Amino acid sequence: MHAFDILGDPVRRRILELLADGERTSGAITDVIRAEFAISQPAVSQHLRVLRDSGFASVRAEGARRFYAVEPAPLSEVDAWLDRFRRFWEQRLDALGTELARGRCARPPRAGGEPARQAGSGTDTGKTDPSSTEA
Amino acid sequence: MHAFDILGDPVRRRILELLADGERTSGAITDVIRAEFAISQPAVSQHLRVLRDSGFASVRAEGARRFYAVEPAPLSEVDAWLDRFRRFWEQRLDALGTELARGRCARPPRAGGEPARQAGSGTDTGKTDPSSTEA
DNA sequence: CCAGGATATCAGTGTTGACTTATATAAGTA
DNA sequence: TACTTATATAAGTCAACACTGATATCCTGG
Repeated sequence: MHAFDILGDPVRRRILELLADGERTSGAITDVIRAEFAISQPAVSQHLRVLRDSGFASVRAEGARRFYAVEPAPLSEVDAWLDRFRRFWEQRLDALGTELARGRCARPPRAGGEPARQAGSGTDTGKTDPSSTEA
Repeated sequence: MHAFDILGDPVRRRILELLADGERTSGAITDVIRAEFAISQPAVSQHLRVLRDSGFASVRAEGARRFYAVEPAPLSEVDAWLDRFRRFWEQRLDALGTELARGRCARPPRAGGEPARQAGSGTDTGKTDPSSTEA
């Protein structure tokens, strides 16, 4: 299963959001998810398994509890894939766009860059619809 | 369909990779995809439709040809979602990690931050497996 | 106008994955 | 040891989605 497939599920995204604030037990995660998505405990456990198997989360056993934590490597890979598109919205940074307020910063021009061709019909709409973190 | 679901499909990811180099006609995209994935023309067209409908790509008609181009907004949103995890691999930047060579840069600490709790069992493996861009 | 190329849509099919209930395993507790 | 809590696994069901073949639409050139 590809990294983007893992992140395609809203429950798994929410679990990772929870883990972003620090490690949590399976039970604590299950409580939150069950309240927000109304699914069963096994369903949550299966999502945790997927996150484990795909390397997005790691587990630490302490007695009967399992503490889950974010594992950054796959997320970093996703971020790396986005690199090739970043110029599409970061080029506006030169004009002091709002991205700077969101905490991004301009990249130094890469030394041995690719051909890069033309910049593709720059349909610069500037639309930034923040309809995320559903449910 | 959520942005991550759109990116979950390898064909759609590949199409976006092609568009990252500049706009392309439906036919040109279809040729490459058919060669790499062995799927039919309607299949490619349906993927293009999904990319259109979800805002990842825009179309420009020129005679009978349709020129597709990357539309950055949804990709930027995906990138924004990753923000909350970025510290997990960027904190190593202070130690001059390899990320810097990849063109990233450290963020200035955000002003009104969240609780942030503990940093979650920092299992800092340093593993950076670059097994991406399959097929 | 008609043939042919470029692209999209339609209807149907198969596979995958997320869910359910039931149950297993392991660890605390009395 | 027996009971309960914490978590995982198993087996089966159902819906979503990606594909195919057929066909429609729109352009262009003879």
